[in-house]
Amino acid sequence: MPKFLDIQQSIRDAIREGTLKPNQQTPSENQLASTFSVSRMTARRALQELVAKNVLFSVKGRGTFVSDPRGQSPIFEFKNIADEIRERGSHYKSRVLLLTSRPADRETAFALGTAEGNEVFFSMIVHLQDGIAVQLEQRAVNPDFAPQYLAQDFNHTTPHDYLCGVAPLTEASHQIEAILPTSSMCEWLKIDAAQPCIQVTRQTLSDKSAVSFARLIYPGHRYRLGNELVSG
Amino acid sequence: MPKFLDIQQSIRDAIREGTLKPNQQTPSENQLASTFSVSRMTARRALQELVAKNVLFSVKGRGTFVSDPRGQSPIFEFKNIADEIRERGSHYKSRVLLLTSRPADRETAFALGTAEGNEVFFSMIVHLQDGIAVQLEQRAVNPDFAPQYLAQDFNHTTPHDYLCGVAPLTEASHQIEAILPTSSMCEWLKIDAAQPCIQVTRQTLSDKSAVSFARLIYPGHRYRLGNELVSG
DNA sequence: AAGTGGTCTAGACCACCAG
DNA sequence: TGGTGGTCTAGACCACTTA
Repeated sequence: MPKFLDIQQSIRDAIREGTLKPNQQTPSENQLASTFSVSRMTARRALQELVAKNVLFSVKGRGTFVSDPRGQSPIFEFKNIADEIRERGSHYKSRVLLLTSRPADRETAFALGTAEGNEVFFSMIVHLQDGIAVQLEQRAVNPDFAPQYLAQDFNHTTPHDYLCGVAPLTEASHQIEAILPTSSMCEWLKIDAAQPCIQVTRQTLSDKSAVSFARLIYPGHRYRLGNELVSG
Repeated sequence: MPKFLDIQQSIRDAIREGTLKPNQQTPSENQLASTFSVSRMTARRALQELVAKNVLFSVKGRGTFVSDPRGQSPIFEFKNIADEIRERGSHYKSRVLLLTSRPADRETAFALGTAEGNEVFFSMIVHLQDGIAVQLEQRAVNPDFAPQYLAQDFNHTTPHDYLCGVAPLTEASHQIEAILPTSSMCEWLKIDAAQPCIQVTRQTLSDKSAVSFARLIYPGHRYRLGNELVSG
């Protein structure tokens, strides 16, 4: 494992544990270089990537500091859908349509950083709000990070929750598109074929390693995504 | 000016001019290093930053290539769309369809915190990337915060930019839905009626006061949502 | 003056992929 | 086998800030 990831991890840990608080200065590049026994360029890279992700910010001549997390758009969820539905005062239920292991197709393999044809875990779950389907979740999971995935009871926990427990989520990338549902989707979501849907594709990473690849389908008129804040 | 910016600029120019086409390979790090008379590390940095911005992508052992720029709009970013398009090396243009004052309908009035029937400013603009419509922007503006709104030339600036100048953006809330375009939308965006679209509704606030209420319509294909991380 | 981040060099070794 | 990107080193000079 690259050295700059070690350094990043130690900084993330310090932030999580409160050793490094917002607006507090991080160790300087030279300090990190000597404590981790690496060159300054390597220590610098560790910091720079965190700056690029807005975890830290740096000021020339002063130092590098921890960003204030307020206003880091919690934009895209990361709460699990069950809690969201319950917070709105509705009744949550799920239906597990599929929970199995199968060979990765090309897209999945790419997203999970494995080879086409390798066995990966796969789940398909419909999430219901007051009995009405509001999300279809199709998810491929890297078995290396969650070997017990298939043994879970996803009527009592969500894949998202379970995965957060076994592999701390450090990063995610999303794609969003508008689609017309396939006939299977219509059946599972109980909608008609002319009803456009939002499809969110989410790749979650834990320290640069791909953990899971999810495709979330929301019937267009049944769900509204996100209320966010921006910092001034 | 730093050397790595020179190199980046030359690559962006090549993409804009078509010398470098999508999926085409860029010069290698060593080639750039020698043609620009810099070290490989510097050439590499120029490429790496463009990779981070998804302008390029690289494959180990093969090379670095130009990304396909189609619809890579980070929907929830607060940069203006013109800059985003230009950053991808594409040509930006806009068409102002409407710029007027009119009475607020009920939804607009509510979003702007005013009364139904009160005059508000309204603009409708199509944003084009390399001549292709990528966003239809319908926006209602609270005249109290931007009395000169109607006098702006939105071929040279964007409403978002102008409004940020007159009323600092402190907060925003979004809603996102999948819709089928109306016949007017089809005409303005030059798409067909079966092509689902993403509709983002954005309300922007400046110090608790509603400044503007925008409806952004993106033709369905594919939009990227920023790469976000969860501190942790 | 001492410390910081920003830029840059001229090497190096590795894993990967092509022909 | 030769080229590629990925990582890393041990230096260097600069502009900037703080004391």
